[in-house]
Amino acid sequence: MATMQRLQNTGLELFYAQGYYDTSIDDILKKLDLSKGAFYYHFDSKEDYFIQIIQNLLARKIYSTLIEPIEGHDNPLTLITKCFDDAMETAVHNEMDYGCILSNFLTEFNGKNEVIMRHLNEIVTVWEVNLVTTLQKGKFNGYLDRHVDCEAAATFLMSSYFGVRTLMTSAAPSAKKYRFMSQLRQYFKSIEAKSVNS
Amino acid sequence: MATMQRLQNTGLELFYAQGYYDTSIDDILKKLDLSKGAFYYHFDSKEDYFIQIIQNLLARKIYSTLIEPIEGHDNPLTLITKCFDDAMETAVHNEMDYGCILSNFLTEFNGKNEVIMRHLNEIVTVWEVNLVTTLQKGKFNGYLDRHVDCEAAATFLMSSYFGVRTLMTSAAPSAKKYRFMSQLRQYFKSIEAKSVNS
DNA sequence: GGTAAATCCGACCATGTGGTCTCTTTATAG
DNA sequence: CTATAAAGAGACCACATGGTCGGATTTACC
Repeated sequence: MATMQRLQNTGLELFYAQGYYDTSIDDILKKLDLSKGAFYYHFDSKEDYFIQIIQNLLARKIYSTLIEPIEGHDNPLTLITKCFDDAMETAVHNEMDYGCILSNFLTEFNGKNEVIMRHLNEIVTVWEVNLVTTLQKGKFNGYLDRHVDCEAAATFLMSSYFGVRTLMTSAAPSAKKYRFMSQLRQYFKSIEAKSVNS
Repeated sequence: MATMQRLQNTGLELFYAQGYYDTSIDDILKKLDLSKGAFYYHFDSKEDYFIQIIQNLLARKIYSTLIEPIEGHDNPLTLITKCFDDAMETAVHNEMDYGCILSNFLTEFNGKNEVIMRHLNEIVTVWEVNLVTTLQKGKFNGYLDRHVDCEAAATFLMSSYFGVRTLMTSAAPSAKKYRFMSQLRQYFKSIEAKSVNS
């Protein structure tokens, strides 16, 4: 694999596990057995490096795990349930889970680096727009109750997912997942379309 | 005010705003016009310093904003609604809001400092226990539906609160708050006791 | 007033950081 | 084979960090 790819992959891995500010370039280079020269040949600075990682790896990762799985014409509530379940199941089985990578970076850079924050917020916006659209389509197709505020539901869903991934890192991730999913279903039941054949 | 108190207060302030690892002791000392000698007279190390801040300030802060307000014999759903609303309203009006302080520190120290994580998780547990107890009491008093899983509801509530506070830091905190609260009420409506006088 | 303890000062140290620069190696093309 | 550019090595720099230490200053108490 090309050096540049290896640098980005290892960078994302370490930044996720240890945080951006607590991971030195030397850490990454040591792990890959590379030198400063190799790094600064491919990237202008640590910040430039991270921004490329965001665009090349993080954005795709979020897309493939949280956005693409909820696309389709089926019941959005079913799709979202399965999507969250899968994402959390992956986390449960990952002994090196440090929470939602996007949420973690949002927390770390908030108020510290506006440039990076803009790139991260862009990903958040894409997710939000897709969620809202999917929910609206679901409403149009008769899966959701007519009175549902789709923007509000999207915010609620994103919030709860970010939060539960943080909570899961503390203790008993499997139990946390189970409890979360049960209440997510409860919430979904309250916004789904009321049965017409009464 | 005593030097030790000033150090702790300013420390919490800066650690919250900039993060623990990105705030140097010199930053804090400069702001207070103190010297290294003063600092290391009162504290053994940066870590010891932070642990004392957790126990003396952070724990009380969480207690007074998230735990104490939901104590009482009224409808717990009403109390929690008001508690979250108040906490988020404070955040909205604070131009220097960086999300839920507890959630932020959990994210920052996860996988990096086990000692500090234990102290933080202790606070999380206290919050959780109080929430569960309050919900169970509410169920006993006929405010919640008999079938509600109180542990699950508590996890769901903590998750969503952590998450929305993270989301609020990105953009449009007021709108996020409004949307979140509307769906929280929706969720609460689905777990409240069904009307008896049918 | 004197003494001792509490409090604080600030120079200093070892270490680690992001980043630069010169030089060497390796591939590519004619 | 050779000229040329891409790719990488690693010594080096300026600076920041957590922490130490001997000394100065203030406070409390007899």
